[in-house]
Amino acid sequence: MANDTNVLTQIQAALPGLSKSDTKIAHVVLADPEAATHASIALLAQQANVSEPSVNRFCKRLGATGYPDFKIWLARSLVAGVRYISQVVDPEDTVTTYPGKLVDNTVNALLLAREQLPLKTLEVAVEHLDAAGRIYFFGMGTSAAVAQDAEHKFFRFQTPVTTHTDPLMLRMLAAGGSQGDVFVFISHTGRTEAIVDAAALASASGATVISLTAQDSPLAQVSHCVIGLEAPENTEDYLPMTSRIVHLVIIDILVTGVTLKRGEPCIEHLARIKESLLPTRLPLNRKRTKT
Amino acid sequence: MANDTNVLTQIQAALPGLSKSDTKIAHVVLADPEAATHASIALLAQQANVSEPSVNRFCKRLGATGYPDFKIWLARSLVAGVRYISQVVDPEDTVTTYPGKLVDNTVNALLLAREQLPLKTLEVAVEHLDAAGRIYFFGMGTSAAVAQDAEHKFFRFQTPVTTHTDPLMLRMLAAGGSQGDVFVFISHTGRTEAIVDAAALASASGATVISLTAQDSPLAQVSHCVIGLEAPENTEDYLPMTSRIVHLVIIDILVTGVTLKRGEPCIEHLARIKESLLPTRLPLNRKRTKT
DNA sequence: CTAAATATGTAATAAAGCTTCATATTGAAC
DNA sequence: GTTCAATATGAAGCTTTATTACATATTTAG
Repeated sequence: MANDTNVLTQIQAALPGLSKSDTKIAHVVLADPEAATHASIALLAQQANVSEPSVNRFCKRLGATGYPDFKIWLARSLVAGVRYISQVVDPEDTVTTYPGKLVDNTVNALLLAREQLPLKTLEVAVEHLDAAGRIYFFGMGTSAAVAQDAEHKFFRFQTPVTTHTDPLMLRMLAAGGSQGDVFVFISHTGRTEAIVDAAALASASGATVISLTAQDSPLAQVSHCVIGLEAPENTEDYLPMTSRIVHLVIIDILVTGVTLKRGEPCIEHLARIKESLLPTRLPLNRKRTKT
Repeated sequence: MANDTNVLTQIQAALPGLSKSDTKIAHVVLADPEAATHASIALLAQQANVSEPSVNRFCKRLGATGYPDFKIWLARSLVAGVRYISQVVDPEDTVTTYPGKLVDNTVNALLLAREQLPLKTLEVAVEHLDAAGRIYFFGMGTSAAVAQDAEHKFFRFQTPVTTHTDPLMLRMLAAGGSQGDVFVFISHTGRTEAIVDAAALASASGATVISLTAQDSPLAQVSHCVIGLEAPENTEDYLPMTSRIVHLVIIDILVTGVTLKRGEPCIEHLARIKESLLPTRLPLNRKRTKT
């Protein structure tokens, strides 16, 4: 079976074009995938009111070599209790249910992102960042925190780096960009006007423009290097976004990429920085005296 | 089989006390768990140079009902190619390997956190935050970005909320705290002196102190409500931390908790806020004219 | 309405996994 | 060291499970 796609998603996608028996089987599996992984072919056939060979054929049609193989793939779609299909938090949820759902959704977003990591683009971005004389991060709203995190990480390299959220500051800096400057714009939608305007300005100024945003968005169109991920949109208004988590991991990837590129000296430098923080720390479990 | 623990971890933990045959089987499974999920009991027995019943007994000893059941549990430990065991990025890694590793590690951290979510504590924290007259978030270094994210999310409620990183500001605000104030301290280690001092001050002032930090850390000891998660430490200096991601998801949980608690009017309020952002957005795929 | 194609079920076959029992190995007491 | 008990391992037969081959039913196109 193709190992790049999730079985549950695959079944759901195939559902419309399925035959009568296959539809019945699909429904039983989707209704309780967990149970299906433990059922024998006979039991599943019975639950779906079809014959055993029908179940077998169903599995093969999905790309598995047979029923046991299908069960293995199915099991892999159920991560330690995590449903691979996005779960919506609703008003009926209690403290025992919604925290798990939120974690699940985040994990799902990451797994989805993992499958479509634009490695080539990441490599190019790392090259630009490594060669940069100066790095600017921009993000507004939720992405402001991501930009701040990025600054905090890149600050550890010797390259000057700053973060901004003020649109005017942003325009001025972008307009004054020059070769060797790298502007990184972070925007989930890629449609925040101030960000898109600034990116266009920066691009025109001769600087390199990297963006973490939605593929084919207006921001993507004015960027030299687009790290575009199709994060599942959260339709519910009151559901926090998972995309910023994905963006943060992308930042991790970029930081790691630059670190690996620079090699040993860079790692030593990072170790020194880490050491510099030690005096700000209390020993573990020390009882405090002063208040 | 106990569904709360990962099979690979479980095998690794049991390894020392295993018999000769069981050790051989364990090694074969750990060497390539992926392959093991597809192997028949006969093949696995052959690869480990043991008999088939030995494999069967091995599975049962681990809590499975038999070999097929074991394979299912094993498959669930391998999330869409993600190894459930933390992977260290090393200098030999290339762009084709390290991004996946970083995502995997993040996913693993989240799955680990999911298993040990302190639901009761989260519920209490949500109650405090819901009832708060004023909310303060504090975080330094990497946690500053988490605090900022938290502010951005909680800002959407009607409760006044601020974030600070300045230690002096922090002390002053903490000392001046009063009943109804909720201070949320975010610190991976729980040993940043400035944060611990401030938390102690805030606690003494009559305010409620919630902390997102390591269990049993100095910070935890001076907090009323400790959301403590044992995030796997990243030993490598140049590896970005996964704990901040877990903290962000905890923030999501708290935000969602408060939202659910407040019910319909709150959701309406959030929808209004979301609407207010629309004019800042460009339509999708619009070609830009001005630069 | 008929014929080909497709889908489904029945029954036989093959494969995989499990149990029982015999043998070997280990460990503790003497 | 030797003996005995406890535990571990393997061989063979047995049971369960899955697959294949074939027959029957259903659909679809002409």
